[in-house]
Amino acid sequence: MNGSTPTPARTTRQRTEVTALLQEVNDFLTAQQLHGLLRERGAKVGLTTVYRTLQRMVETGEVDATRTPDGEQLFRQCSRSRHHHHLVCRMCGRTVEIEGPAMERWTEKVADQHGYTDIAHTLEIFGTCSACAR
Amino acid sequence: MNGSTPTPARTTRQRTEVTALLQEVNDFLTAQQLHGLLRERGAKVGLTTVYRTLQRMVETGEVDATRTPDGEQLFRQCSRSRHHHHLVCRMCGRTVEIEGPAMERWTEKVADQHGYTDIAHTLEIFGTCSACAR
DNA sequence: ATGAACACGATAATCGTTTTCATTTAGGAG
DNA sequence: CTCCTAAATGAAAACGATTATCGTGTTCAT
Repeated sequence: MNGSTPTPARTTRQRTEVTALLQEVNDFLTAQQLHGLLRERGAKVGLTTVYRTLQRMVETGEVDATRTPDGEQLFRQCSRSRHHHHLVCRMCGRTVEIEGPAMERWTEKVADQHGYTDIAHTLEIFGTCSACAR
Repeated sequence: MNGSTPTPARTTRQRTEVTALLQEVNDFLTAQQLHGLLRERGAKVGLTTVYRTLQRMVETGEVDATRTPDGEQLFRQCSRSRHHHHLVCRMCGRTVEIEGPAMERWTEKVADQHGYTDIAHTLEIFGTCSACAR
């Protein structure tokens, strides 16, 4: 085609195992937790590769990343590819994907009013889910 | 008096210098940037003390802390004590405090609809301010 | 089947932040 | 004012998550 960055993306055993795990797990986990789960199930994948694979998947939009209040990165494979946010149970980690078109427009409007460009935002909602509240 | 935690809080030269700087600067800066500024103005304060002082001020609510998308901590002394959010320049840290009553209500409504209680949320908007966009 | 580009992974390096611990200091008691 | 002790300081070391290195192993188009 051309000289731009075509992003290869090869199918390797390790990547297959990481993506397989992500499809089963439905919570936000750290790279190290995911690595631990892979080892538990006998998958021989290096921690470095887990990080690199997640990094790549975040860039391609296949995986969402957030951070704990401590600054640790959390990864999760979300069902919708569109931009969205999360409602997370602080007890069990159960996650609901949410969208807020009006809120999105509001952030852009506010940023624009103050002369800021190249806008990005982070929004996470934490609560206690009904099951954990009982 | 008793054995509870009365929170001492002594007045030291170092703490005075840190709080003085925070009152002059009203951008979100990292602990290291603040430490650098202190040294520039000739204040002899150790980096450790800067971290510890900021930590304490965050706990007492005197200072607000956020994180850059990279996970670095940012500190700032905010003018309003009421709940608010920030529009932060990713280049220089210039900050605008913003409120979004409608957005607040929206997060509560969404959380309630999904049966989540005891709601809390984080929202930060990052952009490039007009000066840095130059 | 081949080989060049890509991927793997053990290890070392980064880098922001915290801990350690010996020394200094604030500030109340006498 | 002097003493005393808990609190504070800070240089250096430890930490912990993430990233870079680089020699080896794999993928896959030809």
